[in-house]
Amino acid sequence: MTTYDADGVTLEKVRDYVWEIPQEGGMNRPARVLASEDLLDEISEDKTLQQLKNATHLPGVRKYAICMPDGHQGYGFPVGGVAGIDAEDGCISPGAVGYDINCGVRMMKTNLTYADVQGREEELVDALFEAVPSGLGGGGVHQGTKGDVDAILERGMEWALEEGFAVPEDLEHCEDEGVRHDADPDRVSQKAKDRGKNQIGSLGSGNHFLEVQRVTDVYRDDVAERFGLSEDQIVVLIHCGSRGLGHQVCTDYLRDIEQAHAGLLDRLPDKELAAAPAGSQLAEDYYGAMCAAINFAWVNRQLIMHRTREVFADVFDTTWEDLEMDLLYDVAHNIAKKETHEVEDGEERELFVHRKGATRAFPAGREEVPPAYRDVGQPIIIPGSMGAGSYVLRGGEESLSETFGSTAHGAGRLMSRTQAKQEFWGGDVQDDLREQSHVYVKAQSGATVAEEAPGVYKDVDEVVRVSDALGIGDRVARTFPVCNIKG
DNA sequence: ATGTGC
Repeated sequence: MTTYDADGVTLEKVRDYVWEIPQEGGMNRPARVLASEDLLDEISEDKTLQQLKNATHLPGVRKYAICMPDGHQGYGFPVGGVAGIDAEDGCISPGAVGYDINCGVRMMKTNLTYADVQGREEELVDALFEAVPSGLGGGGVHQGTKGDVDAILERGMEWALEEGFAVPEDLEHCEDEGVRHDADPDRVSQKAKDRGKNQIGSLGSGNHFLEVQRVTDVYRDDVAERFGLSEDQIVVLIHCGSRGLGHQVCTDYLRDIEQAHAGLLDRLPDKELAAAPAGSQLAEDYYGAMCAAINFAWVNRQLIMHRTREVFADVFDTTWEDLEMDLLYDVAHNIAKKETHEVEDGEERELFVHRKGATRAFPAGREEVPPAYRDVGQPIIIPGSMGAGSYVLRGGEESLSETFGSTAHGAGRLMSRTQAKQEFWGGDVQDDLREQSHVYVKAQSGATVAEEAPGVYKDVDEVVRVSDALGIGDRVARTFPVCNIKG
């Protein structure tokens, strides 16, 4: 048997790109890493594998905890981690969802081609930077009232539709149709609501961005045609989350769960994995609050998209409808959701599927896939770095049996933000991108550009190649940046 | 990720 020895953890090769950490000690199940050997070399450099092992200690974890090819260490649980945990006798863990609840990405199409924007990149990036709020702190597209925040938390993109920030087709092209009906705004603290009130429609900082891109490659003609994608087409990618509101929800419930379920915590190998037992009051409360934060993030991305449509209409002196600026799809990267899956003994169970830095990747036929894509599989959007472009995939046939219907979410960091700032200088990164790749970057902070330099990320091509080879997410098209705004 | 911290 082929094995891979990382520091303190031995993995057994199951087949190409599938590695297993066998069950031992307090593990309730084995763990699996889906990666090439090159990616595994990177994954094994930080605490990812230990965190993945730790996750299998959570009560009710089913089949195996999984690390995606873009995995790296996170708070308690890997970013790029997936755990399907029994919703009846298991638990729910905020650390396995992440601080930025429903951090995610949407792609909007246009009928413009690269030739239409060439020579106008500067004008476009300036107009977008001016119109779309970004950076740390407050200021959003819409200054919300207390009532707005409650309505957003309760109804998600249905609120945006009522307020004229969306058209019905936007909701039809969003995961969960842009609303989690399990949301309970009363379970979100006033502090979280106050933080969110003036951040409705704002990018934030860190790896969040808005990017105008051109489609460079199409790999599956039939699926690309169904998605409305073709070479040289201009598209817009929006990557952001639930800002301070989601962060506060995570903080609030981590503290409460640590205190109320100290007994369970004592049996876990890492305090950061704090979990509420299924059926407990805090499990219900956290789920309701998390779903509300999910709704907030969808509205956030919707309002940024709405503003982007206005900018394009202005710059190109027409209407967004004439530019056919339609939403391809919006996918969540940091969520937990009740879903029914076949587990290890062939039984169908309701699970809290935790996807932290992982994308739902449902294939054709699955009822949660919206009618527009039910017969081809859902679109999956995987952003790469500023220098590497991004991918559109579609849900693969193997995802339901291998990954609870999930795949990767991005390139994955190679180094810390602190290290990145020592290696790169923002202005140089911007100059290099413009001169070598014709990519126009505008940011609130040079430090953010350094932290997000292309060199701090893993090879997104390799991540997507593994997803495609495993059949969990099939490569459809590749894009490359034209201009990018960020915090 | 984040009014970047208990």
